[in-house]
Amino acid sequence: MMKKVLNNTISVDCVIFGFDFEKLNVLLVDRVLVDEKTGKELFSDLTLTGNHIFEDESLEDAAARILFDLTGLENIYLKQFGAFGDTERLLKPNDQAWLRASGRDPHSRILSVGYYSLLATEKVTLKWKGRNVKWYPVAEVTDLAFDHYTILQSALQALRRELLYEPIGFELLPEKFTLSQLQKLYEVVLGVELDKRNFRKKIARMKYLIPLDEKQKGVAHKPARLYMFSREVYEKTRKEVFDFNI
Amino acid sequence: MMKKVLNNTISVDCVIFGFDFEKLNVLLVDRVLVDEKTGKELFSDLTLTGNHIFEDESLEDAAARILFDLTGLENIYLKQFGAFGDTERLLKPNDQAWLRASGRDPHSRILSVGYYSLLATEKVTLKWKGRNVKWYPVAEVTDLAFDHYTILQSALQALRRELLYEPIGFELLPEKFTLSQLQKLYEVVLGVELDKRNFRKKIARMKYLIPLDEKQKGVAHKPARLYMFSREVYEKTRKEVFDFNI
DNA sequence: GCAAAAGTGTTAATAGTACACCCATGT
DNA sequence: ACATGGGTGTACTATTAACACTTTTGC
Repeated sequence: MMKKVLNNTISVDCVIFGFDFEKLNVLLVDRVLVDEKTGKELFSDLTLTGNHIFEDESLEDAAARILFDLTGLENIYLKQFGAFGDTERLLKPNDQAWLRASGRDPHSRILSVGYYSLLATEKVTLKWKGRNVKWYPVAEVTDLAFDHYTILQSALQALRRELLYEPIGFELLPEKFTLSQLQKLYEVVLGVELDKRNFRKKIARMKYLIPLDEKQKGVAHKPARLYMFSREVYEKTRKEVFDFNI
Repeated sequence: MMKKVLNNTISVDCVIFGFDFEKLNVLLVDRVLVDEKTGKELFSDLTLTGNHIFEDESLEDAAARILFDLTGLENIYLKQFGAFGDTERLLKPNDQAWLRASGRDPHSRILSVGYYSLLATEKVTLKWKGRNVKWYPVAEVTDLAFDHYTILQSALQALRRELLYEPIGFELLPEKFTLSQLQKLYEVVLGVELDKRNFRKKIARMKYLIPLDEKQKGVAHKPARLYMFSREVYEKTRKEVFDFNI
């Protein structure tokens, strides 16, 4: 087997979104820099999950690898949403100290390609590899290392837009879900309130949202019917041309 | 003044779209490789316009620079639409020969960030710099050097989507334009036919499309009224939340 | 006067919006 | 029995889709 060589100017950052039926979360890594000599903690902050690419690896493969390393999941929805290469993106003092401490040239220019991925938080059990990785509510994230806050906002914007026009919400839900869960997802991600009856009227038009003969269990209220999304039906019934807004 | 240093692993490719009231065009460069010794032409093909970035230059600045070098135009609409880093993107025989002939390592990995830009072809006078740059109808482009055909298709897809949901069509037209020109633009880029009356009814709802007291001149038919797009009115009147399609 | 594109209105079907009450379950 | 979220219908308005003829100009 050939030795894997990391490309040192190209990296991939993954914005891993998770939905827990209440809010949108993002997987972040707690980065702690400890002084070599004194053993004291110099700072601690949060970063997106990312890594340099291997020389023989495509960008998408790198993103899938990062995702797999953190979650153990494969075949997860992944979407490239931008490339980030500002000249000052690694120049904040903490980041410079971090690069130096990990033996990298703090003046090197690194371009990062952003991918976001979507999954139901319940799919993931977090207990990984010394690296302290946790879900954080997107709404509560205020700043991140490097330019990762910018990247996160850019991912959010791309996700919102995608959600408005493509059937990707299901990627954030388990296979079987209730209409209220789906509605909540739209409300949380888009930041709007939707009318229950109008939402369901809209759903009723979509042949690819299939009602199952199955109900929620163990809830302290009338159990909701479960639905699933059929990509096959969707592909077959999607209209060829769309309306446009000038 | 500091000497400019090119980054040799990151490049920017510009997909420069132009509209001539009839079809969508793209600026391409005729690449000719001549045998050093014999002076014979080894091959000739087409590439997108692109270049490596300077070390002290942002991606967007690099794209704007490429655009300026080719067209002499500034403040042109520019949109990043993707990063292209497949491991085999430079491995076609012509491309390998080209890299070797221009003294570059044919095995090096280069990541290219794609930007597309929009302008009315009439804005540009082409007569440039030894490099043979010309407009080609997008519909007639069948293949390009490197992975540029893939990049072009990806740009087209991004443009179509943007055109469906944002008011960017005006970037492809002169400041003053007729409704038929605008309609043709939508038809050509989206590949659809639109009904004239319904199109105009829709236009009438958009306050930011401003009818001028001015008409076309020198046309052999009833001259059309000219319109312009007001970004200020658009920004003020755009609705906060949108409808969504699941 | 003729060719060429501009400009204009009605009807029917579909989709969007606003809004309030009863139902099934667990505790 | 009560708290909790599930589930349903109607009236009004706005938007879409289909469709054909007259007007103004240059030649």
